[in-house]
Parts: sequence; structure tokens; C-alpha cells
Amino acid sequence: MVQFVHPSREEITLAGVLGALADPMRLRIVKSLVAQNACMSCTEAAPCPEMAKSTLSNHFRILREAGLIRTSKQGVQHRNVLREEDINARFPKLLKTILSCPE
Amino acid sequence: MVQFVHPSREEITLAGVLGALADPMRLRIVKSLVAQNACMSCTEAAPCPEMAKSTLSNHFRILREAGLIRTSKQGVQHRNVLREEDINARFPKLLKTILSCPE
DNA sequence: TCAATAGTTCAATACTAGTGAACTATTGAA
DNA sequence: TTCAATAGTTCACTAGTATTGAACTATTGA
Repeated sequence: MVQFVHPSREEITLAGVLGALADPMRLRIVKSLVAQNACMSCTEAAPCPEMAKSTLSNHFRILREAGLIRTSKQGVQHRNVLREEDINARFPKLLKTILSCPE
Repeated sequence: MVQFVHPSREEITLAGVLGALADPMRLRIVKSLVAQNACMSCTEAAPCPEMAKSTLSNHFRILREAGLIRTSKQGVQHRNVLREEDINARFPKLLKTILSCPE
């Protein structure tokens, strides 16, 4: 059984969040989650179809351990949801500002 | 003669900026520069005195190549100044928001 | 000319990212 | 029940990046 590691709101660090969002692929994953405003499976939120599954899995792990997303199992899929409230509570306006940057 | 690499305003990337600020030591360097609101030498802006010179030099290089600071030679020292205008023009409010985050 | 100062560059080691292959867990059909 | 398909994870390998001591460069001042 796979156990997901999720930091508590207090454990979320600025360095972790910035580091997680410093990768263009991970930023696209987060933007997809914001655009859909809903749970998405890993493959649904994949930034590009040719990416290796293991690479994608690794990106989701980094986002999860940084506290940006929460992952839960639902059948054969993993449902990912943005932890918007937690991030906003910890670092006000940070997410919105980063996501509204060009590129 | 040492040549410093500075990206133009247009060449500054979000991933580069976030990656540069994702390190606690580099974030402290940038905060020092903001607090002083002036040029600082590398040793003046050093986040902790016991850090190796080469490590410090590497951190300044990363900040420089990300477009966060501009370095110029002044005598035996290197003077570093935050490229606040360039960053603000490229990514509005980003710097201010990140720097006002706790921790 | 020589020592001190401020950084950079180099080389070595240690850690981190990307990826194919193998694995696990769930579902649905025969 | 059994078996194949699906969705991710974990492992092992390679390649790139960070940290640091040592050696080097450039400037200043005695």
C-alpha cells in the first residue's frame, strides 16, 4: 500500500514551495489544477504526453512534499488537488502572484 | 579579468528567479540587499560568516545569472545591487510578495 | 616589491533529477 | 477466479548540480 507524505500547513516552507514551482513542468501542472479547479489524475494533469511516467510521478511527489497538492487514492487513479487554502494561509498572495506571472 | 554574466531584462525567467530564491541562504542575501537598499560586497551580504568563500561566490553567481542582482567591480570588492526595477517590470509584485513571506 | 584583501576557478565528493524496467494495486471482463 | 489493462510507484543507472578546500587573479596600501 502506497502511503502519501503530506506536510501539515505549518510544515510548509517557502523554500520548498519556491523550489517546487521553479520547474516549468511543475508550474504547468499547478496551472492545470488551478484552471480545472478540481481533482485531476496524474495523467490528466501531465504537462506533456511524451513525459516518462516515472518523471511525472517524481514531479507529483515533489509538489506533494512541498505541500502544494494533496493526493488521495480513488480506484486505480490518484486524485490530486491544489492545497490553495493552506498555501494562502501560510504565504498570502504568493500563489496568485506566481501564477499570474508571464510565461 | 573576470567577466560577469548578466541576463537582459527580457532574458530573466520565472523558473530562474524562483529557483534562485528557493535557497534559504540566497533568500537571506537578497533580503540583506533590500534592507540595506544599497550596494553591498559579497562578504557584507553573506548570510553567515562561517560559509566557505567559494560557496558564497557560487550563490552570488546564481543570483546574478538569474537576473536578481547586478555585480560590478569597485576596487578590490564586487558591489552587488538588487535589479528591483527589472524584476518588477518582468514579474510585477513577485519580489515584494516573496520577500514579505514569513521565515 | 610584497603582503593583505576580495573573489573566482578548479577538482573532488556528495546529493538531486530524468528515465527505462520492473513492480504493486485496482478494475473489469471472460 | 483468473487474467489483462490501467495508473502510479519504486529501483537502478546516468547525468547534472551543490559544497568546499586549495590554488589562483586582481587590486590596494605600506
